[in-house]
Amino acid sequence: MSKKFYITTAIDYPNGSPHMGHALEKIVSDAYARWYKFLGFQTYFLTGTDENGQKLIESAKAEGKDTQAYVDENSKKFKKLCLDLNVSNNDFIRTTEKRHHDVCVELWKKLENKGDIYFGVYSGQYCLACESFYTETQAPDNTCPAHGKPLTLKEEEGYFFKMSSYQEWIIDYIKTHSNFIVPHSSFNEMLSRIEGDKLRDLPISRPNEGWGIAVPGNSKFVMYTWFDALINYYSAIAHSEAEKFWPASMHVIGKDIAWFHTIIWPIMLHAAELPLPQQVYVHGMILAEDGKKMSKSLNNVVDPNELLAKYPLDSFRYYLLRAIPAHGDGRFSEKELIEKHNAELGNSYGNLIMRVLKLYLKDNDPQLKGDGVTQEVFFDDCFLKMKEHMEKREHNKALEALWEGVNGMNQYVNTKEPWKLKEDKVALRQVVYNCVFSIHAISTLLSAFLPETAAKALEPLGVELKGYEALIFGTTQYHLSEPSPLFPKIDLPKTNS
RNA sequence: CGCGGGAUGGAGCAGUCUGGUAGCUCGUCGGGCUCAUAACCCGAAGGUCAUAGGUUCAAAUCCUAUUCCCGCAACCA
Repeated sequence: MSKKFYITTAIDYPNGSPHMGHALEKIVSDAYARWYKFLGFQTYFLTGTDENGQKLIESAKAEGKDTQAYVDENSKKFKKLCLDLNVSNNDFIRTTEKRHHDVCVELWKKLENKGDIYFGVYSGQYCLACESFYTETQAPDNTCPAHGKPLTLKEEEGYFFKMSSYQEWIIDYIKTHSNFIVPHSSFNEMLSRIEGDKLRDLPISRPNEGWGIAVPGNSKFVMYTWFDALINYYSAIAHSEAEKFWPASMHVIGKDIAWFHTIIWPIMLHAAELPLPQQVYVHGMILAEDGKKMSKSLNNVVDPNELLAKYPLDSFRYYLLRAIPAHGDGRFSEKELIEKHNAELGNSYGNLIMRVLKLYLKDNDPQLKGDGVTQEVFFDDCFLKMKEHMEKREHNKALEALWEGVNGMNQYVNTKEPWKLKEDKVALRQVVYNCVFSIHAISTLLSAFLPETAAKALEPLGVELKGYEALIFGTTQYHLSEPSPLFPKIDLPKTNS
């Protein structure tokens, strides 16, 4: 029985079109899903949309649409993004599905029976204009931060989740599981936040406006969206073949929702006596080129769909995986994307394939055998390094390690000068076989990150994409054929900045 | 004193935990090669490691203070 790996992305709120953050999260998750599959794990990869929010009613209304129709339409955009990004998700959950509702109700009842959910009164400072509550930290001077109007005390009945009684437990859990929250900066942040403040019980119901998951036994209320949304990771696989994948190995999320995933969600699961996910990996934000957060008001938003229309998918994937720091924020630069495409993908990797194959095919039999050839290039160390980086969730460094291998091969070619070996077929085959093997190895190691490219790169070698263990020096035979450029040059746009 | 991150050659970053010749990519300059997508290889120039103190034989790295930038701040998804 092989080891299991269950990875999830956050589910997206379908009140608009996907943005760069969504694209990053899907691609990063996909790289890990494919990587663990590559390592021989049985993997399951889930993504989806979070569709029960009260705001969706308003958003739909604003566009004059029925809520369901509105949500259907937007959910499709996210599903399409997965396809466009060549993301290998096994499932796509929508929280309006029955399977999700059923499990949420089940879990609610369980917690209610245990006494972890109770009915009570919420009182707080309320802004009539925003129709929402504000905390002391949000509105220290008791005026609405959005409207500047004075807040009024309001009481509202509803259901509460007894988070407060689990504060000690969660602190202890985080402290004793140093890999639960990655990177370390997020670990520190969450720990200091939970240690610094008293945990309050969480209001987990909202008045029922005809949208959402009704509270069992009291249809005047629906579940608070966050409460139901988090459950998706479990509801998607519960009572199915895939249930064996629980608990999740890795939740991939953005900074802004780290609190929900590292504090609230573990407490919910613990209270419900379910095993906890092994890890929450918090990726950084994609900032605009000016280093500020992308926002409509600043007009610095970059649309992933536009980029996909302009650039090859794998160049886009490569850029996000390689140039956006895995453990911090990164700024998006179209110029840098083009540079990476040209320099690292085209010149270093793509050109390596061209120079080796074209040289050999000019005057030699396309059948390339490895018998009698001495191995001079090795990739075990590179593979090990990549593995270590991936375990630390530093995919950018894994790619860096792989590119050290690529650069090393270009050096190898320059040193061996195979173009001078036209007369000496034995010596030529010695060099070229090593080179072709390296292309085979590099492309194989690249397959989790750029699956399309890896497959295409192996075509002119006449071999199929397989796992690392299938790379055997010497006995693997190649049937070479004419290669075509994988990454044709992209011209930098004329300087307009 | 709410929390966290950042400030390193022209640009983008690594190195800071576990002090000990400051590294990578791009760009610039010089050289080599000619197999290749005018690609590849070698070399050079270029840095008071935000600022000011402190600890130490030795600080980008540890401690203290200061400045600037960014993100988060839970019932909002």
